[in-house]
Amino acid sequence: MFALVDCNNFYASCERVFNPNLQGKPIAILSNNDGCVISRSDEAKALNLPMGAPIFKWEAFCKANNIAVLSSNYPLYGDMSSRVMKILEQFTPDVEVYSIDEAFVEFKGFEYVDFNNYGDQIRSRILKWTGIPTCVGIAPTKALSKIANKIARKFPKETSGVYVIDSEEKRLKALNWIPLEAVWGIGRGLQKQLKAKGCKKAVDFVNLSDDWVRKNFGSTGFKLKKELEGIPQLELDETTTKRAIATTRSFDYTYDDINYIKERISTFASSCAEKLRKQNSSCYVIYVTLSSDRHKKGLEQHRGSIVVNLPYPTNSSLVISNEAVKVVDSIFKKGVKYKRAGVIVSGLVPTDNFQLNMFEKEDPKHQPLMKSIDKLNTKYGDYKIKIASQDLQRTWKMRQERLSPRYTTNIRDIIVVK
DNA sequence: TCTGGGGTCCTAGGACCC
DNA sequence: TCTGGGGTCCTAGGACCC
Repeated sequence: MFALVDCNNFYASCERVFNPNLQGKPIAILSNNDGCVISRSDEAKALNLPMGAPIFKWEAFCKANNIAVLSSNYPLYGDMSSRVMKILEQFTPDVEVYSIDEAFVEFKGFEYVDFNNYGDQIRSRILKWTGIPTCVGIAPTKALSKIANKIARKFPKETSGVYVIDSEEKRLKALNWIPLEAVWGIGRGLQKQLKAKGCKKAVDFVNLSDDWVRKNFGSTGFKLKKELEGIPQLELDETTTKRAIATTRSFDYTYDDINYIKERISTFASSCAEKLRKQNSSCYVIYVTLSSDRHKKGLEQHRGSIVVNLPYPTNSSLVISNEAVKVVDSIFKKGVKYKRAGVIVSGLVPTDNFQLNMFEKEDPKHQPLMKSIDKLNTKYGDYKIKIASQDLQRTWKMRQERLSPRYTTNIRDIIVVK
């Protein structure tokens, strides 16, 4: 059996743990740059504050309804997340961290366990030790455990936050209940085609013929169908090293100055390099993107990107930054006002075990240099050491006007108990 | 003025091999 | 009239997820 353990309104719940004034109150958490709403408490949902609402359009609404609006505090959420995951590992060794607020777990050799009871224990331990409320869905496949979780979330009174699909009857009941668009793996594209075929609920999708599904939705759609039939197709994936790493940002304003763009690309590239070093990977491929403001209809729109293939894998900030900045000239269009830029690295290989190139290799001084930079930045914080193509004056201009303290990761922000 | 960011997997088609 | 057949690997882009 698989379980999907999902934290309820995770970001909003994290804020509540350390600020009891927020209990029972509507809360909205904003995206980077205080852009749009990305997490809401149940109370805020009840007020119909939509997901993704740009806050500048909803400011008055929030004020009128007394909604607490906060900047996102990723150091806090990341730390709370790892606490939750560690607790899960006490219940089974097989844990797949699927996102910051949810995990799949597999129960191998748990034939004699009462899953309802076990789910209860998981929920109450996480709640007691971290203060984060969760829901648990348990079923024979990952896709079904997702649905079981949705049922637990939707019917808190009847389920007490735990729902187990352990019979054919319950499976069919669940498939008859869940609307197509709420099924994991059915997005806008598939939904449109399925609606055209007259499907409304998950059960209608499962009743289509195998051949049709495979032909039209490929192997992914076919696997999903089998999963919903109760035949497992997806394994637990416990790998934690990423296959791609990205740093992309919207700017505070639009910019048509190429030097400004180059500075940003250099900074994003070093950020990617740092993330690479953290997971002990190097990359073969760098992808650089620029785009204008898609919300400004009157202005000239441009989205451009370039892929850089490297002769040898690296995680040196110097190499990645240089290569990324070099291609900005060929993407950049004069006169376009740019609003977003990004660097994505892929083709990742383990740093201590990669194929050497016969003719080219990295400057051997880079590795020890990077190690020193990382050490200094960890010790003194705030990116004290940068590379010269970055703006040395600039700290980090991301707008975070309503940030809560980093209660669990910064000693200065620790809560004082009287 | 202000509209997020970071991932995974699959597939078609091109380039190449014998 | 008729112009082989069978493969592998890579990549961009799409669809999906949170």
